[in-house]
Amino acid sequence: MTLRLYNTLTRQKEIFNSIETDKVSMYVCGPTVYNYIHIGNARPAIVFDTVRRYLEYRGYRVTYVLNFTDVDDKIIRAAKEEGMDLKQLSDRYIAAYQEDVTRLGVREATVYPRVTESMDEIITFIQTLIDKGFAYESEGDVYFRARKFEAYGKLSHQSLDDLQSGARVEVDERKEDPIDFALWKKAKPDEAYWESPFGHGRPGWHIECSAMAKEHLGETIDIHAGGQDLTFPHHENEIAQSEACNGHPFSHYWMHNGYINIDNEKMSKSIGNVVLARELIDQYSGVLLRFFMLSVHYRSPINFSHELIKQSEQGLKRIENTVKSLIERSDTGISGKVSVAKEIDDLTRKFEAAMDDDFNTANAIAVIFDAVKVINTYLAKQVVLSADLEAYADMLKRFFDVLGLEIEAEEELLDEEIDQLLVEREEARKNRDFNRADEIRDQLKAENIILEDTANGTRWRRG
RNA sequence: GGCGGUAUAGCCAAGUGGUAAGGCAGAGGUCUGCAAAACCUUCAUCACCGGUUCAAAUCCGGUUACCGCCUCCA
Repeated sequence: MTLRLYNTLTRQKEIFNSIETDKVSMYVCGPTVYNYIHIGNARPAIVFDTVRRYLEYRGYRVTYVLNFTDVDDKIIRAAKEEGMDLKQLSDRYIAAYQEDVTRLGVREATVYPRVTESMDEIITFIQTLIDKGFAYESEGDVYFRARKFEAYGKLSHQSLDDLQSGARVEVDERKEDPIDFALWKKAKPDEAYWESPFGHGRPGWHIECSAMAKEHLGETIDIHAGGQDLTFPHHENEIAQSEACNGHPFSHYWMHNGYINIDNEKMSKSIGNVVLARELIDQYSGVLLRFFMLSVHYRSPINFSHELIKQSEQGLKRIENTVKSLIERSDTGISGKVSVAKEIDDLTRKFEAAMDDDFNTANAIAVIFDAVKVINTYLAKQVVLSADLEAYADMLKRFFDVLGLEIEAEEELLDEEIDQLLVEREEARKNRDFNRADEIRDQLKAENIILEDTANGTRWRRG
């Protein structure tokens, strides 16, 4: 089986071949840290973490770089508003980011470069571009000479002329050409700045990723990823800078995730419908949010609403129930050799086929539901083998690990009062006092505890 | 204006040539003291028009609708 992924550069699914056998270098554009992340920021974090997990599942060693943009206009403004210096502010929101994505099941990156800690590399990078004639200084700024890079537009598949005719024409005397973009911006009075051969200032937005990718992953990387909106201009500009500077292809594969809408509307501050990731994680759970996002292919737009999340929740419960049953039944299994190897092979093959096809997590989740049905049917048998239960549990665990879904039957404790009611109900049922038994069941239901009477006794779960 | 995307059942969502995966909701049934959970059954001809083909949701042309990018917004 071969892994295929959609490459924005070529606009088609391609067979994945890494530069070095068994190794993958991956750069993901991270957040600008001036606020808590919203669910739109959460999507790429989840999606590309899943890509990374699957690559590792397939045996690759992945170097995963996620940058933090900790200098830019928004940060400067936010710092001023909150009365902090830049570092205080970005430290705070980087910590918040880590908290949020950890709860979403996102694993730690290999490196988290920050712009402020990569100044030397950035300055060297810009200097090289100037030396090669791809950049020029102008009144303390440095700009990239876009027209000199002939392949400009190859990622967004636009020609320079197309771009220009559609763009708002902003007259900027400092630029040779309106399409040129800033590599270095001169500091305004009383703004934080860094020293450079081009004067006091700070890096433009695009240059940081080129410089940091080079520093941590080399001149050519396997996968570069980010949100769809970054395709142009951000990634287009990164390509221009990196390839002009290094003289080789920057990244072999470019992956872009689709947007999230809120109640079918674009999420934006002006509409006032921005939903913070942490609010939703608190309200529902990280695993549900992740499950929800992965139930749609990463390149498709996804709509968010509480209604849809609740639909997803029902599905997730179905899976959780099976995991629980599997554990509960493990005491009753008899010994013997695994008898369900074929079922497990089939399901695993299907799961891998789904993921191999451009990380089709929607199909991978469908396979999990297939597995749930197979397992539930198996569990309905009078006699089950411990080895089978274990094999099924292991299989599910593998699937969950790839998707980053932490689905476990957590041992929850009930308070004594409720425990007592359960005991009392058992007694009542034994005595066929069903009125009392039902009364207790209703009472617990009001406390969101749902009882299920099974052949192996009564079990409970939160509704 | 340029580039691109989407349109599949009540809802969500897979599916790039061979007679529509999966989930939620609904209906009927089995199991159950009754429930719950689970299992079984049931629920679409794929926006519209035309074309290619033995065969199209899937390819081509056109129409309509919605959306994104071209504005340092994931």
